[in-house]
Amino acid sequence: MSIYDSDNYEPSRSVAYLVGQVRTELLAALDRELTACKHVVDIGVTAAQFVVISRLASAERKKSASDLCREMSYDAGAMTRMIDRLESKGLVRRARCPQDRRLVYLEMTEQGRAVYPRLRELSMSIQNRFLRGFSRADARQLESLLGRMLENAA
Amino acid sequence: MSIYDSDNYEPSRSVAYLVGQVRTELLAALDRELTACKHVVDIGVTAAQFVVISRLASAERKKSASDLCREMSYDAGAMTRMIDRLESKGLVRRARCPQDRRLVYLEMTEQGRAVYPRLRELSMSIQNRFLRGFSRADARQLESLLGRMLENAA
DNA sequence: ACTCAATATCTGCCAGAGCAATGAAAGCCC
DNA sequence: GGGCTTTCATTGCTCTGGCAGATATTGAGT
Repeated sequence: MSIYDSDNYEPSRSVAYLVGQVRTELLAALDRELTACKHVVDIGVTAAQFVVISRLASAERKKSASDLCREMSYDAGAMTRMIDRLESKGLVRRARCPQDRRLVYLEMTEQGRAVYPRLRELSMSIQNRFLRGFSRADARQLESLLGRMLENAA
Repeated sequence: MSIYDSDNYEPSRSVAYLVGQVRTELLAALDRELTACKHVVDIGVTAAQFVVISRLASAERKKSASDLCREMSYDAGAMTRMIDRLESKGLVRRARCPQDRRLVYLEMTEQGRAVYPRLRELSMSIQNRFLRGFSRADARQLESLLGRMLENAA
């Protein structure tokens, strides 16, 4: 049973379009907050950079660049340049693995660890704002539906 | 009542992260299909370009560049360059408005009109694939929840 | 007519992402 | 050890998107 058919399908009202819009608004809101927050503005972390940082911060073990790429299905080339930016901002360090010299382990710097909790709070409060009026059941339902879409992607 | 709080919030499992992933997978799937489709590959339309084209194709009246930007909350600078690419591919035409010479009306070319139905079918079938196993109620629920998030953004 | 504000487009700059090709390193098989 | 494949990271190319600044045009007020 298909959800959309040729007669009723309107691209600009589809789930895909909505997902894109929500993502854009979330990123924009996060970037606005990040530049507004005086304690962080001098570092200049962006929303995309926060995603990578949060992955590193909440990791149990050391992660290599390719680990991160796999987890996030993120392009390796994009990752290299992302790390360049994070490293130049002093938030992350590259550490070549001696056992396997192909690998680049990523470590958070002191500065990175110091700034992360604030970033986490910020992103949390933004999501709570976007979920205003949602019951917990609504939120879980949304997470579940999105999760099912992701499974269908693979 | 907040959905997330400091104790249970894990950025990489949040609604925002899921939305980002779903969007990425949808775009990747569409781009894969677009390059695979032999009838379209010589034109080389991308997913982002399709979004603009579909807006134009299903428009009732003439639309200017800024109309499109407002509808989609899309950056004006990005739009200029997007139109450059669409125009160079012969899918869209710029037509300066004589009454208000600031405006650039956008018109689809014959080629653009010819290729659009196929693009629409493609994007529809991809979404149906991502929504496999969804009841219509599920799909409407998802649209509704995403719509509520968008309202909270504004 | 003149000034001023608002609007639309365009341009330059930067961050971001995917893809393809390269090079370095490791693992494997003979 | 010598090939062969695989895995990683990097780089170049392109498309994408936000922001700020520049320019052109319009319209409103005086």
